[in-house]
Formats: sequence, C-alpha cells, structure tokens
Amino acid sequence: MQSKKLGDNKAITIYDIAREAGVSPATVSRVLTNRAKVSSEKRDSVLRAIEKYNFRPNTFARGLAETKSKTIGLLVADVRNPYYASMFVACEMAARMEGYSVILYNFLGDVELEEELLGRLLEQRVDAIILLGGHVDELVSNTGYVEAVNNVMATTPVLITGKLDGTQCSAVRIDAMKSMELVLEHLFSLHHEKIAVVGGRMDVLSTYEKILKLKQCLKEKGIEFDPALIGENGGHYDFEAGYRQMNSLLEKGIRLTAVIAINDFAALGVIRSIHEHGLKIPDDISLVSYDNTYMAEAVEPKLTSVDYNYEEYGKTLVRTAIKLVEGMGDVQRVQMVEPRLVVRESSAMCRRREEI
Amino acid sequence: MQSKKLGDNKAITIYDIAREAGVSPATVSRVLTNRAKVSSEKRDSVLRAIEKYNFRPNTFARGLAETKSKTIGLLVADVRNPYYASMFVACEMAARMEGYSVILYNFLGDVELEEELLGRLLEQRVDAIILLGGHVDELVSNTGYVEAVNNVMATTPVLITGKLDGTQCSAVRIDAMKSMELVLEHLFSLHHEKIAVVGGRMDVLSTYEKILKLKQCLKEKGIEFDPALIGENGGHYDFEAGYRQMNSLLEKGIRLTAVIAINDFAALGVIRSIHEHGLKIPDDISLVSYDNTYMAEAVEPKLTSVDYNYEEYGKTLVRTAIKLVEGMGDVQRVQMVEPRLVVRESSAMCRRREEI
DNA sequence: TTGAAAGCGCTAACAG
DNA sequence: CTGTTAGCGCTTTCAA
Repeated sequence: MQSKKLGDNKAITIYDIAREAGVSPATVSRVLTNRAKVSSEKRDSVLRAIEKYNFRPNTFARGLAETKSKTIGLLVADVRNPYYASMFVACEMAARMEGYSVILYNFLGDVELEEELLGRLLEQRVDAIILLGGHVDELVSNTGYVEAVNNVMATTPVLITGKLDGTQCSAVRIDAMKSMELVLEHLFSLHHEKIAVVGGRMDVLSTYEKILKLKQCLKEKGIEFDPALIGENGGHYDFEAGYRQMNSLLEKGIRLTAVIAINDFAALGVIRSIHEHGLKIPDDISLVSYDNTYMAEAVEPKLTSVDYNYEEYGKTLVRTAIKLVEGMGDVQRVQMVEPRLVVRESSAMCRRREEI
Repeated sequence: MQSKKLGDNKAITIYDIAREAGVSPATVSRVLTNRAKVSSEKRDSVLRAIEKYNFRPNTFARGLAETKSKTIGLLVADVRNPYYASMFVACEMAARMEGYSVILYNFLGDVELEEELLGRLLEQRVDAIILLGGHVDELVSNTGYVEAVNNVMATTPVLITGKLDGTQCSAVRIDAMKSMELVLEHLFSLHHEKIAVVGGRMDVLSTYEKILKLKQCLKEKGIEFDPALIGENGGHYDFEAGYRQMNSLLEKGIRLTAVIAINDFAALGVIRSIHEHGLKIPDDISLVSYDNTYMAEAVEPKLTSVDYNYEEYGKTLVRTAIKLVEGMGDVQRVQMVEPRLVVRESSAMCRRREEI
C-alpha cells in the first residue's frame, strides 16, 4: 500500500498511474475520458491504480489541453436573495445533468465588481456566461457594460435574463407583462379596482413592463389609472421599500383595496405596514406579490404570489447556454418563461365593493 | 486595430502580447503577476497590448504552472437557506480581500453528492476546503465520510464548522452552548420557566449541545426539566417542523410560556401555529430563535434571534483556511464564534407569573 | 488497441 | 531588468 502521510505533497499524476498500471499515460487518459477503446484488462488495472492512489485528474491540466471547460459562469446580484438562490440551484442541478458545472459570483450591487467578475469568468475560460440581475435588468442599458459584454461575446456566449441593447445576447426571461396580467385577472375577478403597486423602480425593465401592462389592463377595464397608486419615488426591492411606501400610501389616505408588491420581500414590508395601521389582510386590503419564494408560504397571511417555476427556468437557461456553446444553431434570441399565479391567503374578494 | 469578429476563436496568449509589445513572454508574465521589476516603458507597452487585444490570462495555464490556485472550495448543504447564503457571501467577500476566490457547491442533502463534490473540489485543486452543514453537523460522524475527508486531508486542508471525529480537521464553530445560555438568560430575566424547544434533531451536534445546555441551566435554576417540552420526535429545521411541533404542543395542552425555535424557519411555523390557536406573541407566549436571518426583521412580530455575525464568521473561516494553506503554523484546532442575542418584539415579560 | 511525442498557456529558474 | 528554456499534467494526433 501507498503511504498517505499528511504533507506527502507531490501530487499524483497520470504518469504515476500509468507506471503503476503498466500502461502508457495515453491509456490512462483514455480510461479517464472514456473517449476511446481500451482493453478491459488494461482498463481494470488503470482503475485499480487510480483507486489505490486516490488519484484525481488535475482540472487545470485538462482545461489547458481541452478546448472546452464544461463550466458555465453565473453572475448574480446577490444569492442571499432567495430568488437568485433558487435560480442558482436550479441552474446547478440542470448543469450537472448535462455534465457541466457552474461557477457562481455575486457582485452585490457593486457596478465595478460586476464588470470585474465578468472578466474573472473569462479568465476561468467558462464555456458560457449567464447574467442574472444588475445591468441586464435595466431599462436603459449601460453603455460601458454593453461594450464589456460585447468584448466577452467575441469569445464566449452570454445569456441574459433581461435585456442588453446593443449586444447580440440571447435572452431567457420571465414574461413580465403576462405576470402582471395574471395578477390583474385575479384581482379583477375579486372585484378590486383601486390597486396600488409597491416597491420597484421604473428603470428596471421587468418593473417597467409590469406598470405598462397595468396601465393597459386598467384602460381595457375602463378604470382610470391613478399615478398616486404607484410608488414613483425610486422604490427598491426590499422590506424597507414595501414598508415605507405602504406607510406613505396609507398615511396620505389614498383609497385602495389591493396592493401588488414587487416581490415577497416588499410584501413583508407591506404586511407590516398594513397591520400597524390596524387593517387586516385580506379583509381590508388584498395583497399579491412576485417571486413566490419560500417566504410566501411561511408568513401570515400566506402570500398569493407569482411563481416562475425555477426548476424549468434554470433548465431552459442552462440548456440554451449549452446550445450556444455547442453551436447547435437554432437558438431563439428571446425565450419567455411562463409565470403562474399561486393563490393563497393574502387575496380575497373586495369588500369595499358593497359600500360603493 | 485588431479585428474582433465573433467566432474569431484563436485565443490570445501571452505570446501574442509579447510579440505585439516587442518583449519576451516572461516579461508579459512579470507584469501580469507583478512579481518582479519591469521597466516602465516595457510595462506600459505590455499593458497597451493587453488592452488592445482584450487579453485575459488563462487560469488553467496559470493553475498548472503555479502550485497554488488561490481558490477555496465551499461545500454547503443548500444556499437557498439564508444561513448558508449569508455564510457563503461572507466567505466570498473575505476571500476577495485576501486575493482568493471561492467555488461553491451545494449537495442538497444528498449524501452521495456530498462525497462526489468533495472529489470535484479536489480535481479543481482548491487550496483549502470549507465544509458547512451535512456530515460535519452530525453528532456521530459518518465513518465513510471520515475516511473520504482523511484522504482529502492528505493533500488539501479541510476546515469544518462542526466536528468530524477521526479526522484532524480544524474547526471554527458557533458556540452552541453559549448561544443557549444567552437565550436562557434572556428568558429567565423575563421570568419564563416553562420553555419549549421546537425543531431540530438530537443527532445534530449544535442541537444536541443546546439541549444539553438547556438541561444544565434549568438545573442550576432549580427548574425541573420536562421532556415533553422538547420535540423528541425527529424534528427538522423548516417551517413545517416548527408548525407541526408547536401544534402538537398546544393541542396536548402542555403548559409553556416561551418557545425556543431552532432557527428562523421553524420560528415562522411556530408563529403560525400560535396564532392559529388564538394566542398572541409575545403576550401569551414568547418566542426566541436562532440564526437571525433577514426574516427575523421582516416577520410579525419581529423575532428575537441569536446572531452569529456572519461577516466575522466568514472572515475567521477564510483567514484560518488561508493560514492552513500557507502553513502559518499556529492554527487552533477549534475556534469558537461568539453568538449574540438580538432582542426584538417576539419576547417579553412572562405574564403567567402573576397568575402563579 | 496502444504508445510516443507534441502542445495547450503560463510561471520560474537561470543566465546574461 | 530581460530573454531563454524547461516544465506544470493532461489530451490527442500519428504510427505502429
């Protein structure tokens, strides 16, 4: 038996295995990659040597010798946000199914870091890059970033979940219009007409599209759009945003019977605010949100929320990325993910209706 | 100018840069690594060439040539759990500060995957591995896994956040005893004596230690320990566990004035259950939990929760890992992270006391 | 089916 | 301060 002292630093290589197994390094490589025929005796003896020495092929060496790394880079805003965490895990699982692995970087809202990490991904020779959040969410694409991405695209396909004008990136994204439509259909069916939107910024594509759709649906319904009902003041996507904006709505005495929170975080803030004002959900105000993270099930009342089917979304993203890598031509420039509404406790028939 | 057509596949190398800049490849390497003096004229011209060609050094080649990869592998149970997400981001930030990057893998509760991913990390030649959750949380270490980790340790230092008997792993972990002590001090000061623990399994080290400490503190206080108050029945760490166990406690009519939830998830289940039974928090029952994730601030009532100072924890983990890599000897086998209690709305003075 | 040998792109002596 | 050169560990022709 081979001694395995700690600090026995000389790493085992394919040559050691070859010697031990009495074959050539090339043969060891063949059994490792399984890409060529090897007689079963030799294969077995190689396998035994590998086992014996606890050998692991060096990814660096392999990466250098091969053209593809079988790795996808995922650049996200912040995995601590369960939306991104769900997307990441979904992608990781999908990737593993296809024999790929994924490298994850968080840029944490830092614009410089976002570009820097894009570069690091390139250095790591990932086969494709998926961009989630940040600049690709913006309504007006950042020119500097567009240039950076275009440079990347010269060597590595980039897949985005939003849009990036001035690039040839393929996109897989949630149908934001549709998601608003689902929410409104639901609320209309419950006879809500005074509907507020809380959280979100208009310079974010998905939010912009939602508001656009809101206006459109309202118009079709013959309901007048009241700008006071949507938070113009540069809202964000967290608890605080939901809380503060809802407070302001309530304190201004603006009439409303339903609230659409831009995500589950904001919804939590909305809940808090509503309760602090002595009102009840859904009795006094109905609440619907987006993302359907685990919080939607865990809070009181359980949230009616729009779900994106993360597993499917991740799969589509990864498979599309792989198509791009392997040049299997037929990739649509934009693919849409169908959202669906999960109805829970936070939305109910509008009571005020009877009063009117 | 260099043409940058898409599919211009031949990757740029250090040789191209050298030729362009009129220097040798070694000089290019020198400016890249910044590890040796280069005249400023040559440096500039190299830099210009790099810029011009948009050159990125190949990590595989570098990894092969160098002994260290400046990468730390992080193996966690599931980043969708905000506890792990927080730890990961904390580690990533700390690592970046030190010039390292981190590779994250999730094993998602899959025991086979846990071992497989450990192997993948080895193939990627990470300089150190940090294990978070899974087998290292277990009270009784899994022998197969111990062997696997011991094999890993022959080449790569492994740092854990729990324990792994039969290995020489260094550990940085939360002082679970202390964390229970903090909670109890708080509850005792509010005159609570009938205290339940909801969620958690006794075969998990941290939970086991907490219960141990609970018994000990109760004894010191002269309070009899009531086994009915702790969920023996193989609880877990999610909403459901908290919900079901709390329901059962309440439905059995067991007297209690305070609940310790094993984490914030379980606490959400507890809240739900308590409310469904027509009781209020903290008026009727006080609630304290562990982990202090963002949910603690976002739910109603805001949770009193034990915080681990993720930033510090991550920093300690990463720095210790680096010490291990760079062989700066003095690494304690076990380092403890000091928990602290964040008091919010869910805990208050025990009312029942007056009744007694 | 197998082995020899070249080469992937970078770093690090070594010699100047 | 700079260039030459020899690897790092693997895959992959090319011959046999």
